[in-house]
Amino acid sequence: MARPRKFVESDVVSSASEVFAVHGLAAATLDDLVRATGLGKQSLYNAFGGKRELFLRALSEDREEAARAVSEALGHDDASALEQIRGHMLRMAIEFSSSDRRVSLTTRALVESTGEDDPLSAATKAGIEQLAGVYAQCLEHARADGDLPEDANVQSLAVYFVAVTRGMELLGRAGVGRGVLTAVALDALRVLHKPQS
Amino acid sequence: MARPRKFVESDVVSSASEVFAVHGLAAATLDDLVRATGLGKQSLYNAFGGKRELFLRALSEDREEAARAVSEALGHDDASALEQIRGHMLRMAIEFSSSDRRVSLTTRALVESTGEDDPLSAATKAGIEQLAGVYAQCLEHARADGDLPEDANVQSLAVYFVAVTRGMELLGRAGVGRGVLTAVALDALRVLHKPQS
DNA sequence: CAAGTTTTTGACTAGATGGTCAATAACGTA
DNA sequence: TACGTTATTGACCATCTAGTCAAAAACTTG
Repeated sequence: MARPRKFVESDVVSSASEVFAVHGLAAATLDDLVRATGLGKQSLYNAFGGKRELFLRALSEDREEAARAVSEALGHDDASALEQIRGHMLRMAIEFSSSDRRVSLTTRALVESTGEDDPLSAATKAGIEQLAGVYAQCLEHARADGDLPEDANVQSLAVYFVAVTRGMELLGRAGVGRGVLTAVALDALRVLHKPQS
Repeated sequence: MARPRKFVESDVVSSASEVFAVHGLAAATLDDLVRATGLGKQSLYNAFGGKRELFLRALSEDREEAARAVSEALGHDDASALEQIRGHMLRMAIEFSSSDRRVSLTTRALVESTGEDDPLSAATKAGIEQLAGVYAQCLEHARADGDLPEDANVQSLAVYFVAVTRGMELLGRAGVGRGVLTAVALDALRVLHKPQS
């Protein structure tokens, strides 16, 4: 009944994500997006609405995927919750010490949002809460297993892990190497050690 | 012998810092800078050279000041090194939960630097090392006082604290409140607890 | 007070940017 | 095969950008 699209939306979004992750929202030009996605300007506008909207779309997809990945990594049952989170942190150390110029869209949005009422702000806040939720769930398991100190506050610990990983991302970006980042991750995990009695 | 300047360089730099902290490097326009500093465009160019150069200048001043502030806070002798760092982290929690839109220039540079060879990259790396150095010194004291676990690695712990504070900054920006941020800071400090024997 | 030097001022420019328009192409359906 | 609908294309535009130029202003010193 009408001319069909030549592109798959999710492919376009993921190409755009790449551009945004490397350049950021402000510094990415429409031309970069056009080149990366292969679409014409107008097609981009028809399908998404504009640069910001496209970013928002990429952000939410990115955030969804990140949460799913973490959740999956933390949800396997072949190891204790404590071991899961340990493995996760070490994986993050490696991922963040890769030398590409990518910065997660959540971090980009955080830094580039212009105000409390900016849609970016809401999206990032939601992203952080989502991520913290995943951590909290895992930590809850660990607590149930008796692997956490009695006085541990699962909620704030979850946020703590979000903070540490964000910090590690920044450090990785700054050129801190894998060895140091791994040591940092291990340090961060000490928080979970039960005081030996 | 020649027409004197109407401005004080350090004032201009600090006005510019404010602009950059709020908008970022890419998003800050020359016009913003002109308005904030009160100088004409050409005067800015005469004195500093351009937007990037001005940012670089602001960055190094900001970094110097941050390091000095932390160093000072951690250097007082009326409390143990461990108590100092505890106080410092709690102060950070409060600072980062303030609702202004500022982001430290170091973080901005980190995120906006375009490549390994970008001068911004070198500056941020130096900044992080400087900060880590300050933490390391304090932790060394704590170790000497016997307040740290035997197996504590002062170097990586120092970097760990840089990571945590950067992460807290991002979280604060995302709207995480003072209470939660304080809890995160306290969690972060658990790393320093000696296993009770 | 005049010369010399540097700052300031404000008009100017070349290029890039996000975004739009109108014509055309491609498909399903009747 | 003709029609209606939607996608694509590429030219177009107003605006904003960082950065420049040349003339005027302000100060010190001789």
